[in-house]
Amino acid sequence: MKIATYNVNGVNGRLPVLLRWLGEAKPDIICLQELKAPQEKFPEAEINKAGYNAIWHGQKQWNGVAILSKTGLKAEEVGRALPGDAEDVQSRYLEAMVEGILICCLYLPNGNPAPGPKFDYKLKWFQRLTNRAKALLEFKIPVILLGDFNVMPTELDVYKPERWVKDALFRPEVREAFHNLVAQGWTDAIRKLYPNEKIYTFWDYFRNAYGRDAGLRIDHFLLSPQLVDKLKNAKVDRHVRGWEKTSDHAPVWIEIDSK
DNA sequence: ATGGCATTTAAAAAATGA
Repeated sequence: MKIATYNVNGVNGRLPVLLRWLGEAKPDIICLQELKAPQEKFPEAEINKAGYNAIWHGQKQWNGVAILSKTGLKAEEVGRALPGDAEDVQSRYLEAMVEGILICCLYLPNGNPAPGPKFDYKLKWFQRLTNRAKALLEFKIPVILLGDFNVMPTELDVYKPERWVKDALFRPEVREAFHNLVAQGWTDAIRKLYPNEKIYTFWDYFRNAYGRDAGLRIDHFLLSPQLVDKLKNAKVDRHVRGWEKTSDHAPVWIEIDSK
């Protein structure tokens, strides 16, 4: 079972890139973030034609998340709101049970500028995610928290750590929040397989960041204990970042032994 | 240090991203 996450940065603007990558990578399950499309503008017909069913939670102009699964797989939505704040209207979280695995697709707030209200919102959102994650672990079922966490967990995950220490993606509070979440009993799948390698999932559009490999690792897979021994492979499809009209993120995937 | 680019909505320019 190949499971991917991809911040597309506009699902309609990137549709050719998304379809091309789906055809090439053929993942079974894909979490998308930053649809930048209202609910009714999601390109469901094209996605279906490519061989996938979709559950999505759109929002006008910003945010938006989706879970795609290959036609024929059993997929059921579990929820589309992160508990803990009834006032929160941003579409950043979606849960679906797919073939016995609880897939939690998330788009954690960016948080810049920090400090400020956006950074406060990020930390609050992170705490709500942490609360939800704790409840999910108690079910003792296979769960994956995956998506754009907007956090570089360690210095190994940033091309120039000293440049980023005051940024909302790398401030100590945010790294600590990520660490606290993982410490509940989650496994960072990429780091489990590649503990010491420089691996990035995002490159800025500016200053030829991709060409210089000035990247960040901010898209993550956190596995519940039931899945850790089934993790077989993981990879960033970084060549996709070099395509025309591409997202600033690259797709990332893992393989889970489904038996 | 700053600004660099790309998306959206909506019809020019602003907000957002990381």
